[in-house]
Amino acid sequence: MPELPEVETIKLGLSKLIVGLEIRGISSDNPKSFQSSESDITNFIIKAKIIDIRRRAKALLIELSSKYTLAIHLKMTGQLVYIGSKKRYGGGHPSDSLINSLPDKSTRVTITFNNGGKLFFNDQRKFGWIRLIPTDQINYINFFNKLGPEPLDNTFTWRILKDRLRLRKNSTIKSVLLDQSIVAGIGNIYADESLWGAKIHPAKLVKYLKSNEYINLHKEIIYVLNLSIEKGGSSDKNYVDADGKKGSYLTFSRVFRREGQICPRCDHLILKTRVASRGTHYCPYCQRLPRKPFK
DNA sequence: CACTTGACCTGTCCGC
DNA sequence: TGCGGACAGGTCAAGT
Repeated sequence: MPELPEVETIKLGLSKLIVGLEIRGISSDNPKSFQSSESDITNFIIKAKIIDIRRRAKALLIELSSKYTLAIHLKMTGQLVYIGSKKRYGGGHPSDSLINSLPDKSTRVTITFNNGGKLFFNDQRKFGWIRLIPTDQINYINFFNKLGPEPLDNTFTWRILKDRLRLRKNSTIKSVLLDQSIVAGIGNIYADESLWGAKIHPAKLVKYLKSNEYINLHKEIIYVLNLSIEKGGSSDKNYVDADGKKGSYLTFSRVFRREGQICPRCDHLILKTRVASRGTHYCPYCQRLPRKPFK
């Protein structure tokens, strides 16, 4: 679900809303969403202040003054929505209905703050999780210890992208872009979008990529991720930001969810197929395979 | 070891 | 309307 731009958007929103607040309580109705011992909650969560909000790959990190961090992964349908103590009224805001209806049956975890505000972790499919981790150990635990580089770091060059991708040179470029240990943060939407931008067929094997294709793909990944952050991310169905608002990137997408529509570059029809067991959108004319697929 | 597929869940949409 | 199946933005374990 939420990919890098969506988690980054939530990070930016929550930074303005909850940094500096003190946690008063945390509750969960589903152990897979969040589970912790009473003593850990008492010692490291209650009365801890939020001192920073960060992002690593598609995970959000809420750093506490207790030297612990709440690490959150939204997976496919997770939402993190903050609601202040003052009720909205008057209507007209696109997210009013959501905000006034929380908590609802998808609410898995609720965190309450000293100002009366609440942070709701909603997750229809229950794939997401919140874990309490000592801040200095985050990089050593499962999930975080395998992640590849952040594509929006200024140290992320096209040569690094090439070296990372070539660790899986017999795989299709799309499946490798989705592999979080190769490059962190890219998911199904931005894989399709950046491959279209770089004119690379999603099923092309990494070993057939040319240098200029790495250069173009590198440029497109950064362009697409930044554009989406600017648009507040992509809202297909579930995603909303920390204020409960949807993102608008999908109104700008070139291929994602645009099967049957005209390619904005060449006037051919966009197709949808399966690559790496994922729905995959591309233009068959300007994203061609280097040779006929055999078998 | 490299790579692919199923499982984890709930909800929605589409064809019959 | 109802029912079955496919599908949905992610990741991991287990399979080939």
